[in-house]
Amino acid sequence: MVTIYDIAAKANVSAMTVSRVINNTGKISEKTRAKVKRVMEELNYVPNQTARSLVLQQTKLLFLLITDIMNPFYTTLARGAEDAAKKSGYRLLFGNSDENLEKESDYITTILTARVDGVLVAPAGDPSLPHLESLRRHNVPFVLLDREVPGIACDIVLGDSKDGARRLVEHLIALGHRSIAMVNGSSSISSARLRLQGYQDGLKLNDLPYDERYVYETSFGPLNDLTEMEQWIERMDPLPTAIVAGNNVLAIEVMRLLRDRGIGVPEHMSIVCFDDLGPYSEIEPFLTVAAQQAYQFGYMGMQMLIERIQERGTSLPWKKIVLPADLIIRRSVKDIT
Amino acid sequence: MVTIYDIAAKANVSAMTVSRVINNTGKISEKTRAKVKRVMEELNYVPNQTARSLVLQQTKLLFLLITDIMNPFYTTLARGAEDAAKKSGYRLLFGNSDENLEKESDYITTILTARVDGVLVAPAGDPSLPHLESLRRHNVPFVLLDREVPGIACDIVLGDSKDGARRLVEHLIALGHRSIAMVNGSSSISSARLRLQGYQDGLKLNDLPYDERYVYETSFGPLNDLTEMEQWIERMDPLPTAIVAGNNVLAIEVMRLLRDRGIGVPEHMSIVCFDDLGPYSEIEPFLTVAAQQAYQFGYMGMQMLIERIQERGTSLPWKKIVLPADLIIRRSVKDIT
DNA sequence: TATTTTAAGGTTATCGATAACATTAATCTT
DNA sequence: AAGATTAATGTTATCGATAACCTTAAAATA
Repeated sequence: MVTIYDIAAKANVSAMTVSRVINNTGKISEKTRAKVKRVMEELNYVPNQTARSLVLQQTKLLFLLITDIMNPFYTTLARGAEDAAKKSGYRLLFGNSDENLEKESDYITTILTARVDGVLVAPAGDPSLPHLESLRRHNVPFVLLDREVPGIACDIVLGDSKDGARRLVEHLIALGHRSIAMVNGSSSISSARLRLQGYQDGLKLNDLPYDERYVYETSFGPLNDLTEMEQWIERMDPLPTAIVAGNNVLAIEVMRLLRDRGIGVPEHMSIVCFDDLGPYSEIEPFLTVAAQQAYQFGYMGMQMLIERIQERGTSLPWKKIVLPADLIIRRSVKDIT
Repeated sequence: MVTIYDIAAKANVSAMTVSRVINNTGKISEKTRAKVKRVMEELNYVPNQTARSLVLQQTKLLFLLITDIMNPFYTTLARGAEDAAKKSGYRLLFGNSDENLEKESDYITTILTARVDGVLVAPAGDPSLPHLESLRRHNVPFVLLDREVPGIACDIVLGDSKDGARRLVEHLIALGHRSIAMVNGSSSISSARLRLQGYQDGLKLNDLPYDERYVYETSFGPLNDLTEMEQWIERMDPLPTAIVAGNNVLAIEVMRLLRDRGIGVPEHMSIVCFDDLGPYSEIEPFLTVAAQQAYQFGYMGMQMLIERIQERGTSLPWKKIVLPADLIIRRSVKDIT
């Protein structure tokens, strides 16, 4: 590998002069600048970021930890984060925890050893607290995405989960539904709790009873075992006329399960959910959803993170951004008024 | 930040002893080992990968450069790559070129300065050649994914594009279609060229004429201007009864365009394409596709890359893996026999 | 007992870049 | 013209970890 010293030797200057040319610092005569640049081109010199990071004590690397790389909500979010990072000259590392605390823990280790300058985290849930405390202890700035974690104060970008869920429920009610069930992510995740509350609020505001047998709690993430969900569906007697899914992945899984058992959507069962499906929703505009502004989650979160990094030392108050969800009505709900 | 020296001082040993404890090398008495470990825990020590990389001349970082992070083909591929990387103790950086040579070039710079140990690249196309030459010149091992680039010899994982396209066409023909058009990615991309050939082969094998007015070439990537595609559709007179799309993104865009103009799919136009749609194909099993083994692309590519890195110096012959595509028949094609 | 061997640890140099300080020679000031 | 300033460049120390070599005391061997 060509180093700054190789350049220096060939150009008959000191390494420091080469460094100055590279970084455009100090005073360098036009002649030497040109000479050094020529030699750099000749030898195909590329600076060693590793060495730089060591002395500068910053890597210009940021990290985005998401919980499901197959979920269009997160890939769209990643796009936003990437764009914002690039704009400020940072590079971005991605990690994918699969809603799994152990994988998340591995990534936290990676983050700490790689000495990234900051992290954007969609935490797996409340038990992520020690991971965040670890980041805090090691002075790594971070911004939370989509989920709050009780016990830690920090910058955060949230969706208005309660309101979104309530609107989904009221949409169903407006179309005549009176028996509405819910599949949700783990109650150790703040957004799942709020979506449940929104669901309950929606029922209460319309004088409908809340029956916990009509609520099933599982994981937001890729599900490997659907037998429990199947049993839940069997247990509901009578079947509801509609189901609210806590996110897009759950909606897809429930729908598949229902169809496998001959229960058509939307003919025999209506389904709505949180989060849109990215480009797929264009090919068959099917699911009625409370779409979150995924790109904005990433973009604004990244902006907050970078601001936090740059204002290091000064103590800005923690910021909290709450983005509303848009109700997009398509055809997964049957009008039974 | 706590360093190895802080640990050494507090434990009354030398830095080297601490290093030995961390890496389990050399001979250390149980007593000192325990003492050092205790101090490391007390001070929350985390090794500095930056310093390590500098002296070891390796970062244990790999890079995956894809061309469209919103495309389920690539996110699935990324999952495979991630799993394989993790298995061998490597961390993975992602980049997203958006089928854009300039963005690709930026990522190549990032890759070189970050001194990653190896790269998995889905190149933007034939003009990516200088980028690959740059990697080669700097001795960065790489494996190509999905697309060949004339002029460079290297390890590569490909799909059987020609065969897949031919089978899509013959499927259409079997269902009575005689007038079949094609939207394709740029002819500067090897897989686009092969898909076009497969399309032509399919026609020829069935004694159907090839008419280049029925072929439209654009980009595989996110399209921002659809007017040209619109004009192409208008120009075709009479309209074909079916369209083969070079990939899933194109299929979605064409379908939207057709539907906007009142041409229903599959009632008035049949559509098939390369690459499946990930989870979405489960919610509305609609598009008939030649599904590529996306996960395997990533997994096997990563394995090849890691092998290449580990056998550095020895000169293994270049390997080429060709994965077949699976024809998945759904309901986007109308039977008109 | 004298000599090797080994276990357990320490010292020093190094990776590639940059910050801080030092050195020249030329230019400016009064 | 003598000292002060400045432009242009060089020297040395440093970031945190590890490789390669060195030291010492105890254990093993002849």
